[in-house]
Amino acid sequence: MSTRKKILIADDEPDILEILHFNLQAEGYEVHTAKNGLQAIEKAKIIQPDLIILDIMMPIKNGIEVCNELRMLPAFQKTLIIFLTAMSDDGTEVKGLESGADDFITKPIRPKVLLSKVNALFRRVPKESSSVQLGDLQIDREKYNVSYKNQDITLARKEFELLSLLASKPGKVFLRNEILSKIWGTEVIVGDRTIDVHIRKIRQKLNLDCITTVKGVGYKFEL
Amino acid sequence: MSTRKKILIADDEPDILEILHFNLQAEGYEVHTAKNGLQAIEKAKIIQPDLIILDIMMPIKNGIEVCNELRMLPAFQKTLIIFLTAMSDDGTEVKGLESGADDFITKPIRPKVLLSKVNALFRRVPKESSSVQLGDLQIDREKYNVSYKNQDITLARKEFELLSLLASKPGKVFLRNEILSKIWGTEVIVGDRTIDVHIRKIRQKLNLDCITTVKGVGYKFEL
DNA sequence: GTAGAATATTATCAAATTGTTAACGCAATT
DNA sequence: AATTGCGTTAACAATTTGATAATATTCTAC
Repeated sequence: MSTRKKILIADDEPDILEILHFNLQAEGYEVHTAKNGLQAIEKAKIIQPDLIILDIMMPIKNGIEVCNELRMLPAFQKTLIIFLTAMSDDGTEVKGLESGADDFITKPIRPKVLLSKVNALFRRVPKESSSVQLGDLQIDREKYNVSYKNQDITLARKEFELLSLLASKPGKVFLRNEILSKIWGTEVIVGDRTIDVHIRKIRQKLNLDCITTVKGVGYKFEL
Repeated sequence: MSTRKKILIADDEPDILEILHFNLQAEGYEVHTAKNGLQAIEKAKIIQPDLIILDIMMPIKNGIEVCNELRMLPAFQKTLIIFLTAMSDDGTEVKGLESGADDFITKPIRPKVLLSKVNALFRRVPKESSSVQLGDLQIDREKYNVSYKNQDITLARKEFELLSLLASKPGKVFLRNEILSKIWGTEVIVGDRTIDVHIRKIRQKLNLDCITTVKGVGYKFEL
């Protein structure tokens, strides 16, 4: 349901890059890397990571510069930033935190500590408004509503859940069994026709050809 | 506009307590202290601080125990917690972060670093303003009153809390469970009808169509 | 092209959910 | 002691929903 968190690591030492990459990836994050400050900024703009880990001492642009520059942009106002540094010098650390960093890790890096800090940071961040935009169709799980071309459409609960499920992976075919277990659970037993009826109601209300039947298999959401 | 943030510091060393107290107070925070784990828990319940700074090594109850115990309570789910420790031992640090701490500071404490971290943490937390303007409707959490088109409306406490909760995230659907745990707490058990009745009273008093029922899910505030 | 299977459609009904009103206990206030 | 207001619940009404049966239609394999 929730896309993986994206992390961008910027450090000029390949070893560190690799270690962090490995550990964070193993933890389930989508990891990207950059080997200097400039590249970090460029990649950040493309990837739009949830967290950026910046080495302070880097060629071309140092971590603090990168941080300051990114914080200027509205898109990075809320992005989490962690600094890495070899120095255990007060001044640098303070400067880093004041430039809008969320945490600070001193080298040598202990992977477990890093992971814990990363996890702790994400725990704090209010989770994204699970809203999905698909063309003119918008599905907002939090607000529990669906709108097409900014026109609200009222769906009953099961209808909403079903559409929400199908739309969570556009193009993917959901088997009838899959749908049953995800929406009705494994305990409840309902007939196959029930799904059809709900599908029909959704199609009717949306008045939009976006749910395709895959005969003998299931349904998928498209366009 | 914004009440001062409350910080509770727990440490058994009076010197540290004093230094932190002085520094944080100078920074504009309302500081409280406790000299052991048990006292920390008691004071925390009364004061409801925004941030708790816990020494790990404390008599009676250590910092991690305190943290775990507080995190059990719904009121402290979101409270920020920072650990202090003399050890630079990986294991402890990880255990601390995993028990739900938000940061970690190793002794000897460098006041500037501490202040920066504290400020950084608060910067992350979405500040809830005490007064909300929504169209012609105004909700003032501090004064505990609601007005529509500058006309005061008298709501009973539960009614106010309920409206205030719903209005805190306009559009978001609050599940009945969510409402129960946030307004009545997890201990108290009240029937489902109770929510309805309060909703009705609010609707009646506001005489404004702003609370939408999402059947089978909950309620949401809109417009 | 046709039989058989799978899905679509429609109407119906029971169950689940919420709305409404009145009444009760309790605490604070007069 | 009497009054008032609040929070809760009970009881019942009103509404919505979800499941099914029955029937029609479409698709697929042969």
